[in-house]
Amino acid sequence: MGEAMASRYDPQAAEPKWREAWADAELFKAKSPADAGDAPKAYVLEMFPYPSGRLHMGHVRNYAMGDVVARHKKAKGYNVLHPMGWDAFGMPAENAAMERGVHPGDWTYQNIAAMKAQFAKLGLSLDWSREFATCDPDYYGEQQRLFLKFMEKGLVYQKKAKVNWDPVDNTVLANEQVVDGKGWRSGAPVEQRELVQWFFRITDYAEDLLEEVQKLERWPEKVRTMQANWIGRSEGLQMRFPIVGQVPEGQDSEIEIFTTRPDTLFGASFIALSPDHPLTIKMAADNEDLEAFRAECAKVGTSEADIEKAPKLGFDTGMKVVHPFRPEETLPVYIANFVLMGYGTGAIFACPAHDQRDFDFARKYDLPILPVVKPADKDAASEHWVSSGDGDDMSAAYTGPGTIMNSEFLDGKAIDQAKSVAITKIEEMGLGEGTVNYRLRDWGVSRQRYWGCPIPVIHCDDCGIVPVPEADLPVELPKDVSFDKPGNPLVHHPTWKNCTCPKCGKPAQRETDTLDTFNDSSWYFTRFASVDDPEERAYWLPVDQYVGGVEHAVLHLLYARFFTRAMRDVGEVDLPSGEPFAGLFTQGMVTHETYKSADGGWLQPSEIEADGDGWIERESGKPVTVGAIEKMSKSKKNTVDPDNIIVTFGADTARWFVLSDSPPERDVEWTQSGAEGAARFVQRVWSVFNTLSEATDPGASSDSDAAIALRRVSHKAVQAIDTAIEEFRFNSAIATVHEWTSALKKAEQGGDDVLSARFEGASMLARCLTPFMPHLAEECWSLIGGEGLCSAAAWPVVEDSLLVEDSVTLPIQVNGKRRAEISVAKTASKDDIEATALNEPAVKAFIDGKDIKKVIVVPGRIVNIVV
RNA sequence: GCGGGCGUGGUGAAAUUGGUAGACACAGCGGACUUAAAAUCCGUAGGCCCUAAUCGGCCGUGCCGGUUCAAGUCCGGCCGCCCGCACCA
Repeated sequence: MGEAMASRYDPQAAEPKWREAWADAELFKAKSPADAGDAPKAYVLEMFPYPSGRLHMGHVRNYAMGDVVARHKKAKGYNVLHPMGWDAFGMPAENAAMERGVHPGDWTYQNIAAMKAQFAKLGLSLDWSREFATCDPDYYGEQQRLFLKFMEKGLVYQKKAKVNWDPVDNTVLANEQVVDGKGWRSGAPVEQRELVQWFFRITDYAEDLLEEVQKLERWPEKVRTMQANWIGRSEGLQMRFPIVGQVPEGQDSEIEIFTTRPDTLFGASFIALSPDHPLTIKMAADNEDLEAFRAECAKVGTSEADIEKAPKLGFDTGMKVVHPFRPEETLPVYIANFVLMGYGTGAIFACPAHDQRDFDFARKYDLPILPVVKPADKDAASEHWVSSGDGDDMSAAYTGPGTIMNSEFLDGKAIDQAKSVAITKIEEMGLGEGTVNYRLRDWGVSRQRYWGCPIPVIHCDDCGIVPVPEADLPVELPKDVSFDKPGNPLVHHPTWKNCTCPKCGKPAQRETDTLDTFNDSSWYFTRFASVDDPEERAYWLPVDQYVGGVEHAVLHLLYARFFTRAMRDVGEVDLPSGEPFAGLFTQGMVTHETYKSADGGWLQPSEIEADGDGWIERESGKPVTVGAIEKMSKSKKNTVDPDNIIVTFGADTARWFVLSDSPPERDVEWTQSGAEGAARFVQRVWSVFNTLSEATDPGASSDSDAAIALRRVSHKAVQAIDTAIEEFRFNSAIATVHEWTSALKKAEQGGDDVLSARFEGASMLARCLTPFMPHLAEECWSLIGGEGLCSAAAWPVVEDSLLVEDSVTLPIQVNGKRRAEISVAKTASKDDIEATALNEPAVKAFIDGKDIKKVIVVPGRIVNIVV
């Protein structure tokens, strides 16, 4: 029996074939600025992956989105840079080394190879010629050179700082690695330890980072707000309160505080120091009670719930300070657990009447509460104090707007005005100055870890800290390390850290800390732009469209913004604004239902099968509970392996589905039936082209109504898809493709007069499908004899005349309710439309015998008759 | 507590400047083709009421109110959910 003519599209055969064709044509290689001609540039980038070894559906969605943008830009004539690489340093490699005895480097490069093979199957338009991994010595050597340049510029310093210390693993943990006060790996309670750490002066750029982030119009509002809150600017007064009486030798005679409410200075009732304030520590040295109090404060957990419940704790030092405006008055100095050492100066003045925390504290320790702000409206006043007598009647602190009272020279002023008057006065008295305080703190970059970029400095007993000379870079990680001892293998290595001082030649020691891996991802996009050509770097930067998860809204995206500024200021990159990413899109996650077996364990989707309305375990037949729809994760076993999907349906189906159902910024739920639906659609599209492949394009277009109608559908669809892609509304673009395909399918019933319009539509459809389903588009393109490769073809040109209709259908409302529809010429005048509408039988039924009060005619939109 | 976002059918969602609410898809239902199945194609679908059926009517975008000829969209006030930050002075 002869083989029947193929009536189905076979992705398994077609997809590899077309990828090979693209590779042969070097289609996705970015052109150098010199070769680009007049084409504008478009740098499209997705956040590069950590090489865990397996691609997951979240990757597929992320890279599919970037690919839509990159391929669309290419079709629109841009010179596109769309590179890929590996964020390759990090803890999982060391954990693998500890658990399985593999070298972190071997483990990482094996994972890269495995993932690259998976990447290849997705049909992404990537320029692999610029690939690198951040653990390549070439890359981190360059990072070390940048570090030294930053150091020269004064952007790097060392200081003692508190860190999270895991006493079992003997290492510092990042804040994210501390879960409920315990180490995420060891489960041991984390201790606070003081260690000498390296810091970047990101706070030098706080103002600029804050100001500029507001101007990034192509960033999501949410991310801009999160960064602004993280930087946390507040204007206020930094001032000193003189301590009354004799102070012990070597101790400051003043206490410096920061406040945003200098207008309430007359309401001050005490001073509070942080338990970690240097003065507190000094006093505690010879005061057992105070030391015990400090220990008590340290016990309170750091989790949100703990802080919520934590009562206000205080310790009276017996010390007093002088009130600046009322020298005869003194204020007691307390140690209070709610005062943080990490913000401002670690000390505050308290005005209980107008700050809830101060209020709670004052109530507990029976301190005066003196109202100095009179609320603007009576309701607010009565809520906060029962009668206008003395402050004891207050029920809560009043923090709203109002007028200053009980405050001598500030009386009667509005809060803002009072603030500036108070600041000026304190400045005149020489007790302080108006300042701006940021929540943002300098970036601690030291990690006591092996698998990271070594910090390129040498410690010499005589010369102190000496930078490694540029000629000696990169400072490479030693290959022969062991992980059998806890702690940093670089410290345990027998010889690596021994060296000679570049300055004096005496024996010296290398820094054994490595850089936080966020450094690696803070400048990789500049390296993609060019390894060593500053002009090419300047040509590509900034990234025009960056795509990634919102989980990086603060850390990565803030560090990168700092890095490009620092690089600019040391002359490493020509980027005046300092902004690395002109456009940012944060995509949603891929979620999936979760399943639990009768004994409570999680089950994989593949372990269950349908049974009537419910689900049962495939093996045992036991009932399965369907749980919440959650982010795909190994622990909940609700992952779907992209490789399996590609084998079953093809890459195009996977790409299509993750983009089709939800708006890109929202989560999308992976469902088997949804994927099957996408696969069905692939066949449907293919059949449109397969049917045409048996016909010949007559070339000249008929002007029959049916042909023109079909052409209108096609041209409007191209237009709609174009804008939808530009606005990141991929789900809308996909809906349009569905409608368009149905119209082409229907046209198969038409006669020869629509044949040309069908060919035109198909040719346009193939090109519009390319960003989403590039393999299928290519196959379809070849079925209708398209010229060259579809992935290289230009975006279809729309004929404007086909976008506007000759006649329009208008709904007719009577009193705002739709009663009829009329069809009128596009050019019809308002009067004509009104006359036609009033003559419509369905309308007459509602207006007969009534007074027409008004007729609103919005041409092209609607008619509303008011009776 | 502060900041941001969201609330529309059984489900995911459309509706771009106020102008026919529910496009498109998933699941469902009905039908065609088939010996049968798969595959494919076509149709149907917010709720309630009236009717034998058609026709028709009313209600409907979290709740209450407002502006307007017209509100998912704008304004005021509530309720609920999600995300981020959080004793930040």
